Amino acid sequence: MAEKVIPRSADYSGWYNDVVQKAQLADYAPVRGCMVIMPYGYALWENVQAGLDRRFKATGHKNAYFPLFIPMSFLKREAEHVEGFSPQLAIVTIGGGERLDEPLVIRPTSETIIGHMYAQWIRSYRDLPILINVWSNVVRWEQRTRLFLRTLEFLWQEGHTAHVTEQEAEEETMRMLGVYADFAENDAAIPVIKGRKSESEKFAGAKHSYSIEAMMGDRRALQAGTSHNLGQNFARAFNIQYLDRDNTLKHCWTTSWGMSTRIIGAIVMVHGDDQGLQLPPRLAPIQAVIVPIWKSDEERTTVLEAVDRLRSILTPIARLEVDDREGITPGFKFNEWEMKGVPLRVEVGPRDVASQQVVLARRDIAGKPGKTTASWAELPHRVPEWLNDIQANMLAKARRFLAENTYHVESDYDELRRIIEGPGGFVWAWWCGNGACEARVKEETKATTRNIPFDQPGGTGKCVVCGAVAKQQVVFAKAY
RNA sequence: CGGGGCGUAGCGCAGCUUGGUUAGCGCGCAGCGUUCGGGACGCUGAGGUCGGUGGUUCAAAUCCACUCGCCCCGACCA
Repeated sequence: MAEKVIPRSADYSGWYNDVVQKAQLADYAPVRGCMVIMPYGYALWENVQAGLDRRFKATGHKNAYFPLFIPMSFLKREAEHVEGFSPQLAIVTIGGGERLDEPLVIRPTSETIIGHMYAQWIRSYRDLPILINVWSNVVRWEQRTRLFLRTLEFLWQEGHTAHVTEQEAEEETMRMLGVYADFAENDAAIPVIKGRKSESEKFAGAKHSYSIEAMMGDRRALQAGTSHNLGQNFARAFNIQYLDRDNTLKHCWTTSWGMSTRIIGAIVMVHGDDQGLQLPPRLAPIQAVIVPIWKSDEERTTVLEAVDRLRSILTPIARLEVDDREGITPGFKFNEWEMKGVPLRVEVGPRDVASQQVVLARRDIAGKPGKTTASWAELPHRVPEWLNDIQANMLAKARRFLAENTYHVESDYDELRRIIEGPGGFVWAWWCGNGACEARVKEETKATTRNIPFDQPGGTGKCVVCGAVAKQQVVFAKAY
C-alpha cells in the first residue's frame, strides 16, 4: 500500500489499472476479464445509483426487475424479428448437474423480455406511458476486457419506456439523455458532449441513438451514457399494441437508455492523477477523513479527545472517516487517503488542539496551496463550503482539459489526421453524413464519429472527407 | 483466430546466453526497539513443488520437446 502509483504520463493504461487497484475500487478475479468490485468501489457505485435514482424518481420512473436467464427458444421466437438486433448469446450448462435439455441464454440487455412483457401489459392508451427502470447485471462476451470499462459482467441500470406518440418517445429519449448529462456534470464533475450517434454507431434496432461523450485523461473518448429512441421497431417485433381513443390498434413508440459501472472508470480517468484517485465530493463514499497526529501517550489522549468532538461536529455534515490507526505515520496516511481519492482531509495534532483549530487539506490542489487552517467553531459552514468548491473546481478543471484538447478543423482532412495521430483529442468537423466517409476516417486514423453534437455552429460546410455539402458537424475521436 | 511477450515467495523482479555447493533482491508480512506535522529506521525472522509433464546429463530454474496459463498488439466491442 505504500507503493506509489505509476505516473499517468508514463503508461496511461498501466496507470489506470494501478489506480483502480490501489484505491481498492476493484480487482481482477483469477479468471480472464472477470472484475470483482471491492467494498469501497461498491460504495461509490451506490452513490452513483442514488444520484441517478433521485433523478429517475423526479421524472416519474419506477424500478422493476427482469430475469437474467432466458430459454433459447424464447429468444429465438421473440428476438429475431428486430432488424439488426442480434444479441450475443451465452449458452449455459449447469455445472454439477445434468446437461440442460434446452440451453439458457444470458441476456445482454433486457429488450427481449421487456418487449414481451409490455405486449402483455399494454392494452389501452390509458396504460401509457409506461416508465420502468431496471437495476441489473448483464453479461457480454468481450474479447478484451478492462476494469470497469469493458468487463464480462457489469452492473447498470436500463430504462425502458413505451409511449403513445413518436413525439412523446423522442421527448423521453432526450429527457433521459439530459438526466445523464446532468448527473455526469453535476455529480461526477465530468463535462460531456450531448449528441446523436451516426447510423453505424447507433444501437442495433434503434431509430436514433443519442450519447453523452466524455474525454478521458489520455484524450480518448468514452461513451458515458446512451439513450435510444427505438421508434416502433421493437413494438412491431414484440407486438406491443394499444387501443387508441379512435378504437384502432396502434403500435407503441418505445425508448431505452442506460448507464453502467463504466462511469466509475470515467471518473477514474477524468479526475485521477499521479497521486491516485480523485473523487468528486458528491459521489465520494468518504468525503472527509480525520487524521489525528500525536507523539507521546499524553498527546494521544488529548488529540483523540479533540477527535471525538470533531467527529460529532462533522458527522452530520459529511460522510466521515476517522483514521486513528496506530503505528502508521501521518505521512503514510495522507498519501493513502489521497490514493483513495478522499476530497478533504482534516489534520489534528497537539498544536491544533491547543489553538482549537484543524488543518484542512483539499485533494484537488496538491501540497501547501491546498492547505489552510480553520477553527472548530467555523467547521460546520467551512466544510460544506470546501466540498462544494472542490466539486466545482473539479468540473472546471475537466472543462478546461476538454476545451484545450478540442479542435475545429472544418474541412481539412490532413489536419484531422494530424491531430488524431498526433496529440489526440476531439475534432469537430463538417460531415456529409455518408457512411463511407466515416468508414474511411476509421480505417485510416482509428478515430470514429462519437456523436453529432446538439450544439451545432449552424450553417453549412464541406465534408472533411469528400468535400460534399455538409449540414452538420460531427466529433471525431479515438474511443474506448 | 493471427503476431509478440511472460510464467521463479503475497506483489514486483534478477538469475537462464555459457548447466555445478544451501536459488537471490526490493516491497509486503511477523516479533522487538527507536520513531510519528508528507510515503520512518534498525535488528531478528517466517515464507519457494523455479507453471506442468517428459527428455538430454554425473548434475537442470538454466538445454530440448510437448503442454497449460496469463499479458500486450491486431480482429472484435449494445
